[in-house]
Amino acid sequence: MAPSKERLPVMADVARLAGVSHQTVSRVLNDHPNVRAETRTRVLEAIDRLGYRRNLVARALVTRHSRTLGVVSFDTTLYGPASTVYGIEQAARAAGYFVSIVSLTSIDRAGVRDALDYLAEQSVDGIVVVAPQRSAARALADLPSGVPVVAVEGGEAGDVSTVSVDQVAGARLATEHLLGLGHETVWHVSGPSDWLEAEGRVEGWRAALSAAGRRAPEVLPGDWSPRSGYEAGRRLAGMAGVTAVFVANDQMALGVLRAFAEEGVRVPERISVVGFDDIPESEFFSPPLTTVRQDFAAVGRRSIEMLLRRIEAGERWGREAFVVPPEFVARASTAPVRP
Amino acid sequence: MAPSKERLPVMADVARLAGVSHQTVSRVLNDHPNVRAETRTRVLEAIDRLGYRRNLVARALVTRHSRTLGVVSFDTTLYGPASTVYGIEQAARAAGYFVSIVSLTSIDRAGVRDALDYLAEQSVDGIVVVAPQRSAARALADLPSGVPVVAVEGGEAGDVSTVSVDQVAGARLATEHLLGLGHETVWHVSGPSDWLEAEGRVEGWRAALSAAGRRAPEVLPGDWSPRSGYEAGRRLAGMAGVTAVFVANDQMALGVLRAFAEEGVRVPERISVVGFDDIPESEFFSPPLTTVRQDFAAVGRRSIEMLLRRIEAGERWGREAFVVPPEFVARASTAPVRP
DNA sequence: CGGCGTGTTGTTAACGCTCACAGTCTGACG
DNA sequence: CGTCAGACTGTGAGCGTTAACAACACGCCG
Repeated sequence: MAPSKERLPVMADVARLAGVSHQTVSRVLNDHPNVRAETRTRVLEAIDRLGYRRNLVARALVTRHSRTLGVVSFDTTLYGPASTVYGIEQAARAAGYFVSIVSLTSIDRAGVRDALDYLAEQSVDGIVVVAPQRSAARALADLPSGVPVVAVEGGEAGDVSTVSVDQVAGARLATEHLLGLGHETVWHVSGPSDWLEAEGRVEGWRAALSAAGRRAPEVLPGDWSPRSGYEAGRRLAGMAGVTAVFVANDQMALGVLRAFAEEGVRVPERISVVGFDDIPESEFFSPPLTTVRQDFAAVGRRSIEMLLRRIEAGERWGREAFVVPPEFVARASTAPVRP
Repeated sequence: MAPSKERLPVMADVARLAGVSHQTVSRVLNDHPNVRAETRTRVLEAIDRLGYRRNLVARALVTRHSRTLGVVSFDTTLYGPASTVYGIEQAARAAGYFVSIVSLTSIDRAGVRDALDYLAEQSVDGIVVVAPQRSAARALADLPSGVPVVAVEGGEAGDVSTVSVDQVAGARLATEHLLGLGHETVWHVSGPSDWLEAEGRVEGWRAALSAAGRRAPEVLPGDWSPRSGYEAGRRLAGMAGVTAVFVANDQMALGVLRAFAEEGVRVPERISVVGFDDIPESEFFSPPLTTVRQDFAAVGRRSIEMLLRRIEAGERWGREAFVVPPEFVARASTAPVRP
C-alpha cells in the first residue's frame, strides 16, 4: 500500500508472517507437492498481505537458469523481422521465458559477436539470431561458450540449428506461375546481394527459368526499399520486350507498380508483376499484388521450439534444420501474356 | 577453447591466476581508480586467458540494479509500435541497458497488470509502456511498487510521465490543408475508438472544421487495417458531395485509395485524401500519399531519456509530459477542389 | 623518530533464493 | 507397543558478485 521506500518484502518476511520457514515459502512458490494444504493457504495469505513478489534474479543465481532468451535481430522495423520477433516473443512467453532483444545497427561479424557476448554476460539460457545476411551468418561460426543458439534464415551457418522459409521454392513458384501464363521470360528485381534470402530468390528464379529452357535476363539490383523498386521499375518500363517481373519483396514491388503507373505501363495488361512476403498492404495495392507468402509467425514459433528443445536436452542435439514452406498467393497483378 | 562442460570461470578463478584477491578483480572490472597499473594488466591478462565474463545476475543481486528495462507493447507488427520499440532499444542499449519485451495479446487492464507484474519479478529498473489504448492507459493508474514507469501515448494516465506525438495538432494540420485547398468539408475515416490516438485525431479534425465554421460529417469507423479503409472507401465512393477525406492512418488510406480506384474515383482530381503516420510505403502509393509524419524513433528515444532520468533521480521527479510535434508531408493525393 | 594521510590490497559479510540434508510427526503394521 | 515408511517442515550452505571495513606499505611532516 504505502509506497514504502524502505525495502521490498523478501521470502523471510513472508515466512515470519506465516509462521513457517523460508524454505516452506519456497516450496509453496514452486508447487512442491509435500506441503500441507493449510500451511499453503497461510503462506499464500501472507504473500498476498505483503504484496510479496519473488526475486527472479536471486533465483537465477542459484539455479543457473535465467529463464531469459536473447534475440539478436537486424532492423526490427521491417515487416519480416518484426513479425518473426513477434512470433518469437509470443512463443517464448507462453513457455515461461523472458525475451531480451538486441537490434544490430551494423551487420558485420564484429557486431554480431558483440551482441552475442553482451547477451552471454546476462546469462541468457539461449539465443535466437535473426540475421539473414551472409556476414552475420558467418559470425555464427565461432559462437560463445556453451549457450544454445538457433539461427533464423541462417543458411549454412556453422553447426547451429536453423529455421527458415524455403526461399528457392518460393521464387520458383513465382517464376513458374509467370511462365505458366505464357510469358517468354521473367525479369527479376533482387534484394541486396549480401542477404541470404535475396540470394535464394535469385537462385529459385534462375532454376525455374533454366528448367523451362529460358534465358535468364540480367538481374536488377534493389535494396528492399520501395524507392529501389521504383528505380528498377523505371528502367524496366523503358526496356522493350519486358512482360513479366518477379520482384524480391512486396515493398519493392510497390515501387515498381508506382513507376509503371507513372510511365503509363498497365499492370497486368502489359506487364505482370509478382512480389514476395505478402505484407498486409499487398492486397490493396493497385492492382492487388500476386505474391508469395512467408509465414513469419511460424518461423518465430519454430525457432523457439527448437531452442527450448536444445536447452532442455542440455547438450548437443545435433544440427537441426526446419524449413517452413512458402505459399503462392494469386491476385490481380498477373495475367496471361497478350499475343 | 575446449567447450568444457564443467563450469564457467568465476571471479575467484581469475583472482587465483592473477595472484590477487577477487575484490581486486572486481575493482579492475569496475574501473576503480586505486589499482596499481601493473596489477591491472595482470588481472586483465588472466581474464583474457580464462575467457572470463562477469556474471551480471550475481551483480544485479547485490547492487539491486539489473540494468534491464522492460517494454510493454501491443502488436509490434504494426509499423508505429515497431519503430517506437526500435528507437527504445537503440537508446537503451546506448545507455548500457538491456531491454526485455513483453507483447500484449489482450488489451485489457488485467493484461497490462500481468505484464507489469511479470517484469517487476524480473527486477527491471524501469518500464516503458507503449499502450495507446484507453483501457491500457487506465491500467497504469495502479502500478506496481516503486518501479519507474513512462508511458508512450499514454494520455491522461495516473501520475506517470508520458511521451507522445501531438495527435490533435497533426489532425488539424491535415484538415486545415484540405480546407485550404477549398474543400467545403472533410470526411474522416477513424481508428478504433478505444485508441487514444484515434480519439486525438478525431478531435483535431473536428476542431479544425469547427474553427472554419464547417459542419463535421459523420465519422466512418475503421480499425487501422487496409481492409477497413477499403470498406470505408467504398462507402465514400457511393456518397454524393465527398471531395476530401482525412484517413486516420496510412494503411487505411491505402485501402481507401484502392476502393476509389476500383470505383473509378480519381484521386486527387475528384477526391483528395490525406493519411497519417508516413510509413515508408506511402510515398509510392498511387498516387503518392499526402500525410502527417510521426517521428516514432524520437518518441522511443525520448521515452528512454525520461525513464533514465527518473531512475537515476531515484525518487519522484514529478510528472513529466513530452510532446513530439507531427510534421505535414505534402504529396500528390490532394489537390484544390474543382469548381 | 613517531604519527598520520594516501594509495593499494585483502577479509568478511551481505544480496535473496534453492538444494541437500536432517529432523519431527503421523499412522500402519508386525 | 515398538518400528518404520512416508508426509511434512526446518537448518545450513552456497550461488558470484559488490560494499564496508581492516590492514599494510610508503613517504612526509613536525
